[in-house]
Amino acid sequence: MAHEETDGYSPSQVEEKWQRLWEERGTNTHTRDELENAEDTFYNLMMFPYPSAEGLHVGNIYAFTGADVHGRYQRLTGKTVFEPIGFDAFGIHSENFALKQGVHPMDLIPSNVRNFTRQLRRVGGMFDWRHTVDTTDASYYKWTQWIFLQLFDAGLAERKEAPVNWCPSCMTVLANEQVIAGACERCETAVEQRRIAQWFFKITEYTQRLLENLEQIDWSDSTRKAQSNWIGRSEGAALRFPILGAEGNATDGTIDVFTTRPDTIFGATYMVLAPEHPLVDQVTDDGYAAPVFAYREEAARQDMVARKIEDKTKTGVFTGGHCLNPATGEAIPIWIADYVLMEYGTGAIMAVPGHDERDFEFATEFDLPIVRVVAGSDDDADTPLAEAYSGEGRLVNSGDFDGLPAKPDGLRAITSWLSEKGLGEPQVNYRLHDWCISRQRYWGPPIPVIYCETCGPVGVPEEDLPVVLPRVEDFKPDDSGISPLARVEEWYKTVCPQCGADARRETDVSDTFLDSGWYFLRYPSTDFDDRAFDHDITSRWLPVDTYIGGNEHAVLHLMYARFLTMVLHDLGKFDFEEPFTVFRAHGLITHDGAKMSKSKGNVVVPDPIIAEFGADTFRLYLMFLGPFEEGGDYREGGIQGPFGFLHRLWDTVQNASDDPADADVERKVHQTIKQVTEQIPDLGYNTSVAAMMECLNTIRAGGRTASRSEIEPLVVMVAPFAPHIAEELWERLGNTGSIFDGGHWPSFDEAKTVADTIKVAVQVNGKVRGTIEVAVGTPEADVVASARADENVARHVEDKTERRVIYVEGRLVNFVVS
RNA sequence: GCCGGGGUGGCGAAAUGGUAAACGCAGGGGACUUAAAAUCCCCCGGGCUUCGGCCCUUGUGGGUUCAAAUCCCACCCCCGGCACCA
Repeated sequence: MAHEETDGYSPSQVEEKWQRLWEERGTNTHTRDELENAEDTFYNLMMFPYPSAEGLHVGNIYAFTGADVHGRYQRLTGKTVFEPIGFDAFGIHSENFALKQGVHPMDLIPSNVRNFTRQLRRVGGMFDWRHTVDTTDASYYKWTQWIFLQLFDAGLAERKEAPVNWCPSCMTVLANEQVIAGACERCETAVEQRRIAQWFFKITEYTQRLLENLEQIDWSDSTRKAQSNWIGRSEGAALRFPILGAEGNATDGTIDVFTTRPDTIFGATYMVLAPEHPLVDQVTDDGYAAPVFAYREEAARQDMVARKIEDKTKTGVFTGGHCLNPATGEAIPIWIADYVLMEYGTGAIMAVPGHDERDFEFATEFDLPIVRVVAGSDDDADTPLAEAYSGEGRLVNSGDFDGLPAKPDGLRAITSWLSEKGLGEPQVNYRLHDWCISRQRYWGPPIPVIYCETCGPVGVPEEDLPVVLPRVEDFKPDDSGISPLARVEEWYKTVCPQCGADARRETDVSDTFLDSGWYFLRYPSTDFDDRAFDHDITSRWLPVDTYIGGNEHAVLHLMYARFLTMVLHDLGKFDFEEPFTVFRAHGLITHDGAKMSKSKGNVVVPDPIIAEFGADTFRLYLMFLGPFEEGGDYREGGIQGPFGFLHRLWDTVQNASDDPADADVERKVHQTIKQVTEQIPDLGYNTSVAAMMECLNTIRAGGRTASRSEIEPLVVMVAPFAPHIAEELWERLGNTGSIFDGGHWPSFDEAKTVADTIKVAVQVNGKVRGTIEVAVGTPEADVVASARADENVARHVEDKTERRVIYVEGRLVNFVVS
């Protein structure tokens, strides 16, 4: 049922009319010429959606509307706003869906894109449909491949065999980021370990810059913090422990470890190697070989699965070998255990059970010695440890270093002592690892590399791009670890671009995060088919002014986009190195307290709501529901508020007079303009809407008729939230052209926001006992005098001694009595 | 365990040191109407009241201040993310 004829305001009629006019007039789109010559530009970006078969849900609309309000506001202030949208349509989501439904992704994606486009138009987003992007279109992925080649030529793409996470259900390699607690993030199947030759981008060469730049960019704190944690810088030392021979004699070999606590080296009572550590063979004594190799095999099989799950009791095996603890001069046993991970540090640790929780647990399990080397304030050297102590304290049982404060001084002293002996040096370590971009899948852009027996891997020459993804009916991955494209001989057989010999194409495709890692560079340049991005247009429009998106992409997408931008900057493609000047994370819309998901059956579909109330009401409602950066729980019913508000606004404009504005009403209008103007740029949407409602209530109080000059500013302020009705009312107020053209955002006069008189609260001992009204500018003494004269105040003050009077101008008087 | 965000009426929330609960939903009463919708007005945290007011109330317990939802200390609970990172 649609609320059509109410009061003459028909949302569907108004919205159809303006969506049609926007399209006919090109209100929201820019020509190439306009982009090339625009002044006062504002690039308003939001995260482009993955076009699922289900269509947009309320969570998507929430995010896009919040970003659209921001863009429309910027435009109303007179800026030239570029607000593009596109489709992130490659990847495992589409491929899995296609496999399940038996529809080829090449057929599925276009129909999903059409549906998304329809929905996005219907909600009234200010999207530039002339500059849209679809990552699966060869005209886009041609340039994704070109980006790969830029890194390849710069030596930043490297092919190496590496242990990778293998999902036996999805039959593909997963990035570490896609592994949640040892399981595939998509299907929750336990992940195995495999070794495959793959392409990596050397993001680790940019670690320090990615970290340092975080200080300079205006991003949500939570997002910056997440990035910084992900990079995971830790300061410590690289130490070398000499390996002892069978008779306890010194050998040439050392076990290298990374530790953040070199100050605790006197407490290192054993060593642990990761099971796959290359030195395992060398240090293992013959008598221990059988259990050691059995353990190693077991670990390899279950590797990423059980290894990263907490609360698992520690397991491990003694190798029979020993190292020298260079600090104590004692021989200490070498173990292998799966709690030490090959991919972090050196894959080996010095175990200090007294002061590391994990080592303590392991030592307790296997009866290894636990030595205290740090004493807290209440302890001495001999107090036994009931658990690992990692707090502050002074060194004990540490030879000449006893008594030094453990962390700052002892750490420095011991590190330089070891350094002088040639046994170590300070080192910084990072958690971040190189970005594996190979996917043994079908639905992605082929990696543009050709393997030649004599020339090795050769990049596809730029003039041969794109390497088109062929239509393959059987694209189901199998567990051979090889991409479905490896079954298409006529596709992969080719000749070497360098020597002309028979050669073979790379049959892996690239990670979806590569598609989405540069799309914002493409948008303004989609008019060019001979370059990824035009230099002049890029310089004019980028970096992005505001990027709004979900915090679920805080680490991966945003990190990769920053990395690619830095690389392209270093290659001289443009002169900025951070792509997003401002990033704001929007909150999450939940329903019945949980994230919307198909499996939980709590997805809210926007289309019927829009059909009933209109896009304007729906947008207003979503923005009014709570703070945009915090999100909120979707609930039915509340939509009546915004719906009624738009009806009253409509009604007020229809009946508006040409009378001069009322002074009190005008003050309210100026106060509202001030408040909304201050709050909208900070995404304070819910309070802005509340202020506008309050303003309309004042304008209509007692059923009075508004004057045009009172109501017109309100129509403009509503426009970012409810653009269709705003256009219509703007026109009905006698204006021509779009409300969004010409910078019509109202300005306020500070002087007109204040009244002649103000209300002052009167407190006695901090409790409010009355309020008085005084003229603005009344001297303090007079205000205090009238406060004292208030009947109720006088009752509380009499018979008491006045100790102090606090006066806060324009706010309150507080009598302190006793 | 670590990092981030929260905890305020029946509900979504507002207030970031100065009159707690703005704005809205739901609920109750009234005006207009043949009727309904829409619109407008009034009430709406709890308790007491001689109807003037008084007392209590922002997860819990302490503290700072003339004054605390807001700042400090300790703790409890909820949501999101990361997690054997040495």
